Parts: sequence; structure tokens; C-alpha cells
Amino acid sequence: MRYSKFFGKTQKETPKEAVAVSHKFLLRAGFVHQLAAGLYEFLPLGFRVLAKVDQIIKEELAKKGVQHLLMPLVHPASLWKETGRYDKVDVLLKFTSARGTDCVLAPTHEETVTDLARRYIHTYKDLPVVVNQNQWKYRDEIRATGGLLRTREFLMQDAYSFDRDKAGLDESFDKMVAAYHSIFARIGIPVVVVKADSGTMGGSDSQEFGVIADVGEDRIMLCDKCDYKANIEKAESKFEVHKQDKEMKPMKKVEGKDIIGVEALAAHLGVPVHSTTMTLLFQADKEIVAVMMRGDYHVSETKLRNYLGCKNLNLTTPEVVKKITGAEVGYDGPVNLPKGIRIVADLSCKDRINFEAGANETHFHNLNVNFERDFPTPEFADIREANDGDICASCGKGKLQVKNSIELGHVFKLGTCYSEWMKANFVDNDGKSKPIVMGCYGIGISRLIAGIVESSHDEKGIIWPKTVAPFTVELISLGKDEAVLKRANELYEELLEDDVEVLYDDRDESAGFKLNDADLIGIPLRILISSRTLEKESVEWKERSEKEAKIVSLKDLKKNYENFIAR
RNA sequence: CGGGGUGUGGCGAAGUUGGCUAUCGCGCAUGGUUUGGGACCAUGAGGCCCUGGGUUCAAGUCCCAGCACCCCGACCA
Repeated sequence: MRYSKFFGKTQKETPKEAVAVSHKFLLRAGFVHQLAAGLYEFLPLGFRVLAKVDQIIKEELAKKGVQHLLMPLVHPASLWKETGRYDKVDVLLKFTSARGTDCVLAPTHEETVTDLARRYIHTYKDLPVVVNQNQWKYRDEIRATGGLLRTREFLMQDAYSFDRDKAGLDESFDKMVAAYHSIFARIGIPVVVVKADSGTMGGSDSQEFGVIADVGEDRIMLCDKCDYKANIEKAESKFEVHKQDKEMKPMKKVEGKDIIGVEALAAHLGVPVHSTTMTLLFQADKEIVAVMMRGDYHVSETKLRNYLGCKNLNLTTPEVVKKITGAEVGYDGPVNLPKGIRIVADLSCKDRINFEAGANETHFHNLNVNFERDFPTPEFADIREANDGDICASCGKGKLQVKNSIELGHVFKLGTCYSEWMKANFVDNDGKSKPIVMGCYGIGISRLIAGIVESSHDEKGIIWPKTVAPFTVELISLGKDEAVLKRANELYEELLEDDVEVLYDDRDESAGFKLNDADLIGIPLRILISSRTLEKESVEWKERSEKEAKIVSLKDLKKNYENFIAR
């Protein structure tokens, strides 16, 4: 392709909306254009990258026997009502067709794929099977951010496995995890795999594939001694145990007016932060639960939700707090709560003696509170979000470090929830009808592109890995010298003959202009011809990832190129 | 969903207490000089100053309403 005829040009100035590095470079270099919030057009450069990633994913999955298919973007609402997700998924865009049918734009495809399964899978002999599609999704996010990092409409690879039992699912799952590793390895992006929560998808044993980057919205914890890795929502750590009093002291009510935050409170009361207690009232489905957390930790709502086994979990409103405790928010405590309120305390609260807690009276706290004596001993559970620097629960030695990560892929063992909701059953070899055991596996393809840029760039622009670069070679001619232009044109034709994906910058522009554009676009190999190089029957050879260029003679070009590709 | 911010040629911006023909840089077109790290000269094209309403002799500028986009937050008691 001649750059002079190419659709989509570079820009010198960064559009003001771009904050994330990937967003800036992808816009400036002409890979994408923003149509509206969270909606992007892929220009020829961007589309070429998208197509390559798409292709790599399909090839790697096919190697594992995964079969490709394609399901619609528009679904009848009835399908979503079957699983109950019609009213539950808040990013679901609902609309009515011209014929008056209620429809949704698919944010994911469990419903349609399970519908296909119940139509086409009848016997255990049809199992196991894994199907995949790379299809657009629409999620009506309230807030799209960071360019391609979080869009409303995005291309996603989503595969679904069907097995006759749990053991089969484990096998399919492992196969898909292996496929994901080969996909990311082939693309050349370093991924970190962490344990994660399965969220509204349902299921268990979920793992996230992410790339570490400051702009990432996920926080993951990595142990610096062992290979324990987990999303912060799930991470398990050891809490520091502090020396406790031997004897219980009498409980004492003290004033702490207008003191916000545990640190200020601890200072005011003259007690260590770890002996303070936050008591939070949660609405867990229909039940109200009081949650006690040691002052130096925060509640992991994910852990709490999993422990309680509830679907919806929210903090109660200040009005409800007032009604239940009789006090303003901020003074809730476990003592004198109305009878029947379930109390769950984090493990870090256990074995404490003489701790602080809110007094359920505006402006007042209790000191020297004790379990059993002052209120019924609560249930204890790990509902704590690990702090940066906590000791790893897995090896007991290393420290957990928090890193930001961009979630690129997510795999879940769904089990039988969808097949039960939608009656996708098969007849097993014992003659009994059983629900199909499912797994699902997704990669955000458009987000992956942003992830690649986030993890592979320098101050001048993008550095594309060879496998997904929009072109493999950028050929640049410098100057107006007839001989140079002639040789460059010949070389361009030769490269095309050899099926090399080449972008030929044939524009009549200054050297700096063209070289800066090349750095920005980030094509892995740059071959430059000028009168200076032509004198020596050679070209300048510069790999985007290398600092220095070298001179390669024209007759050795092909050999060098073959080596470059093979590397 | 809460808070904050921004809307002016394709991009980035300036535009004072309301005032005369809406300004600058980049980009674009034409001609010429240049060509190894975003060259230069000359000429030129390109505007519903987000939309609607209002105030005024006069509105890019003030007021009201709306729309769009961006950022932060959305449990920390």
C-alpha cells in the first residue's frame, strides 16, 4: 500500500479527549476514530490489526478442535427473560423492533449458545464440544473510558464448552486455558493469570488473563515469593496479629463528634487503628446484615457476597442505618443492634479483646467492647480485602503487591446454571436426562489491541509485535532523486511480489516528517532508501524495537528479511 | 447515577468590562525553493462560534433550557 493513497493520516497533535497512552497513539497514528462515547471506527490501519488478532485467535482455537460459528447481535428479549438476566444485567440495551418485538443488543451470548445447545445436543455422544465466535458485543456502559480500553461496542472472542460432567468440564477448561496461553504468546503480549470472581456471569473457578499497566482498571495482587496471583476482590492474605489485653475491661462510651475516618478516630481515642472497628450495614437480597471489619482493612464485597451466597449486595441507605441503629451513619456498632440482625465479622476481628466500635448513638463510640459479653459472638469469615504489603496466605512468606492490570481475557466454569435455566439437557449413557455442563471463555479483542499498545510503546509511538502489526515492513524513500524513486518503486513491487505486507511511504515529505510518522505508526521493520544509501547499493534497515539502524546491501535484503521473519 | 470541566474551520487553541470584517498555529490547495529527525516563501480555500429560546441598538461573549464529549467519584461509616 502506498501511504500517499492511504485512508487515514497521522496527526501531530493529540486530540484532547485522549488520556491513556494507547488512546493517544491509536488516534494520532490513524488506527481508530471515535464516533461517540465508547463507539469507535476502525480505520484501515486499526482494522488490519484487528483482523490479525482475530485470525490468530481463530487459528489457535481451531488447533484445539474448537469449532467456529456466528450468532446474531440482536436477540429477542424472550431468551433473556428465560435466564432472568433481562432485568438483572444493567448494561443491557433494550429496544423494540418495528414489528413491536422486544429485543436486546447482545452484551454476551450465553443465552443464544445455550439455545443452540438444546437444539443440537441430545446425547452424550454429542459431547464434549467447544464452539467459538468472534463477534461484536454491545454493553451500554454508563461510562466508557480510555479509548479502546472500555468501549460500549467491542469485538469479543467468546467460546463455550459443553460437557457431560464436571470432569469433562475441567478438561475442556484446561484445554482452553492452554489455547489462551498460546494466543497471547503468539501475539507477543506478556499476560498474568489470576484467580478472579465470576461476577454476574455465574459459575466458579474463574481466571483472568491480564496485562500489567498503570491505566488498568483491575487491581491484582502478586506474591513476591511464590507464584500466587489473584484479583484483589479474591486475594487471600494473612492479617497482622496484635498483642491483646489479658483481661476484659468495662465497656466505656466516649464522644467522638464529627470525626471522619478510622485514623482520625484512633488518634482521637488514643487507641491503635487495628483496634477500631467499622460496622457496615448491608442489604443482602432481602436480609440486612451487619458486617464488622477491623479498622485497618476494608470489606471485599465480592468475598462477602460469596460468603452470604446472595445475588444483590449493597450498603444500606443512611435512612435505613438511622432506623436500625438510631444513629447517623458513622456510629454503627454491634452492641445493642435490634434482635435478629445477622452479624458477620472478618477473621481479623476474632480474638480481639477490648476493641473499639460505634455505639449506635450519634457522636459516640464504645471502647473495650468484647464478644459474647457485650453482644452475641458473630459469625467469622474472610471478607477482607487484602492490603498492599500483606503476607501471602499461600506461601506464608512473601508480601502481596498490588498492580493495575487490564483484563484481556476471562475464563469461567459455568456449570449447569444456564443449561438448567434453559433446559439444555442430554441423555447420558445411563439413559437419564442431565443438564449439559458448560464453560465460557472470552477475550476482548478491541481491548487487547489497546493492551498491546499500553505494554509496547516508547515516547515516539507504538511498537507493534510482528504477528499483529498492520504491515510488516514500512518502505521509505527520501528525497526527489529520480534514481532513488525508481529503485524504491522497484523494491516496493518486489516486496509485493513476495507477498510481504508493505506500507510504502512515497510521499514528497521531509525526512523528519516521514521518520516521525513511521515511529508513531510502529511498523516492526523500516527499510529506507535515499541517495546516500543508493550510492552503496544498500538500504538502511531499522527495526522498530531496536535503537540503532544498520546498513544492508540490496542483494542481501531478501536473506535478512527471511531471518527477520523467522526470528 | 453524583460532582467537576469543555463545546469556536479537519486538529490544537486565543477571543478583555457585550462593539466594528472572528484570530493564531498545525493541516489542506496552488506555485516556487528545499529534503537524514515534524523545512521555507507567496497566494488561496475552508466557519450555523454545540442547539433552541431570551436580554440588548448590538451576543462567540450575558441569562435560561437542552444536547454532546471529557475527567473524577460511585462502601471506607
